[in-house]
Amino acid sequence: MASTYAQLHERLAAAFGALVPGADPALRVSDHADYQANGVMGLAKQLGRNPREVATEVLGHLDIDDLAEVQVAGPGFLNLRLRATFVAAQLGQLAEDERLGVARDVPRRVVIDYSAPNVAKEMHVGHLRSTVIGDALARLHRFVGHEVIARNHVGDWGTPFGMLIEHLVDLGEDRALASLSIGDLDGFYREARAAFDRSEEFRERSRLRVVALQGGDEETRRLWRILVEQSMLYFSQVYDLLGVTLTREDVVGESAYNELLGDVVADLSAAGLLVESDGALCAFPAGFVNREGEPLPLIVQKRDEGYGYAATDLAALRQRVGELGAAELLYVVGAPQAQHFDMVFAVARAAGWLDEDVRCEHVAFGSILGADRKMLRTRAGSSVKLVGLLQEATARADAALRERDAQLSDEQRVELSLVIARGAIKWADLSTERQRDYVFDLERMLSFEGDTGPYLQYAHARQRSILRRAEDSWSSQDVAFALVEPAERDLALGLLGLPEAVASAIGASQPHRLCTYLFDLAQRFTAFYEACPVLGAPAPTRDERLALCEISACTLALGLSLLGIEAPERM
RNA sequence: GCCCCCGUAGCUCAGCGGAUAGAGCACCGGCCUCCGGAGCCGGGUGCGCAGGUUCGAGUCCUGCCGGGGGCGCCA
Repeated sequence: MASTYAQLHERLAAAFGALVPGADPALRVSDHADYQANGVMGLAKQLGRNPREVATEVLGHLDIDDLAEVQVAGPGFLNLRLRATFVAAQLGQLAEDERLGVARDVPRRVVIDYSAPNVAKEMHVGHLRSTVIGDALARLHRFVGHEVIARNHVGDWGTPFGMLIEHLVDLGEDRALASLSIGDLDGFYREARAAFDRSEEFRERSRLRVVALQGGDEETRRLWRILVEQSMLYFSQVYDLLGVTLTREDVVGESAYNELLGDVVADLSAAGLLVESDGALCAFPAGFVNREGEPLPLIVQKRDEGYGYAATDLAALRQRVGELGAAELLYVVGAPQAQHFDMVFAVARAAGWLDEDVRCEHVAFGSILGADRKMLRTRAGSSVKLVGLLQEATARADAALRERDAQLSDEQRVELSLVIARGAIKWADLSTERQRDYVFDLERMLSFEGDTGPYLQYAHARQRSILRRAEDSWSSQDVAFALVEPAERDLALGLLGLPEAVASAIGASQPHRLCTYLFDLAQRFTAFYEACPVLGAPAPTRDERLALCEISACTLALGLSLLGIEAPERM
């Protein structure tokens, strides 16, 4: 089905186009009507004519009577009030449509780089936003028909592995495995670090081990794989707990690009982009300067001939476009990396790996702050572990459920509390404009009131509860939507808005736009619920209202699922 | 020093160049014998400051102020 917005836009665009081909009607949801078209004023300016006059002329070309009533207002706004028949028809189609009006896009291959934890380290809040935002974007793109290639750019390479492997050797494989498998990765890392700081001999072994690892020594590789595999098991557990779609197949760590790094250097060198500077091979993309105002390098190959993360990122980008054929590249990485990605993209363009046809975007996000408005840390100053955060949230959700006495078995409650906890954490993360920092406040995000995950989940559960009570006495077939009450109409218009919310979230890589929509919808439902009795209403009205409940519940559930949040039937 | 991001109501945040800038939380007063109180209604001199572009600026541009971050061999 064509969305309400799309149909209105099509008619308006035709009328505007009759005056100036391609003119944008600038159609928006309106406070003064249902929708408004703002394009007249711009057009009048362009034509050097009076806006009201232009509005009249546009109206002359506008064939929209079957959809909406149009009025010119103010300096030249076109206010549209939708016909009841049109709203009813659209709603009828929604009721039959599993996609709730969201059309499939022309399929694109989209590579989304997100999460990126480090081997032999526990996941902490620093990984939360990348994981949650990336997962939401992946779900959104998949839903509209794109081929998403998720890439978990795990930190599985580099100098720390010398010390980690030597520590593994010192512990003995059995003990090391035992230590790693209980998930105490940080403990393992700390011990390795301590040995490194304490012993000159250990440092020397570590250094040699790095050389062996990079040189492809079989035994060293085997030991390295133990670390990697144990970490992978741990990551999978965390993703399960979080309800994130990432799998083992999505992991393409830094080490995977080793064999490609030589080609990267060769390519850049052939393009004349590499300059030796202080012994390192550097690219100097135009427009970047350092403290002293000198050109800022992107170090491709270090003085010691090793490669840094710039080389890996370049190799990954080159491969994603060249071999994977990506039409779109999204990097869900924190805002502090902005300059790094600007430089990588600039070099990739200069090298001819990236052209205008490929959309390439650093989907940057702000930091998570504590109550003191500084980067969230534990009292001891260490990073807050993701698993601990989830446990704390789950415990609070469990306590809230006990208090609400929703007649749940212990088993149901335990399961639900995790669903609520991750919904709360994800919603808090996704519902603000992602570039901003946000303050992490478990109490607020777990509240059943306000702009929270639990509120949305609860709204859905209540809708399902109403529908359950009517189960045997109602069918969603052939419902006539009269929409007599204003609250019914407001809700209906809200329900018709999902396609634009989804499109907007995808277009701007801003999941929060979908959140804003869903919260608004839930509030419209509350107003409707307050004003319009459902189960007690006389027959035709009852069916209509039940249908509104049904579509509302489906919309909330679908919208939440696109954000990676479950919508339980009861809570 | 240069660059990037942020600055909207007491607090947390929406706001796609358009009309009178909205919501949630908190606070005060009223209401609801109803489908699981996700209650409902009323109560507010808020876009950091100063210029500019525009028919129209919270939104775009410039400068300043405040906060955060980045700036050569960690990733």
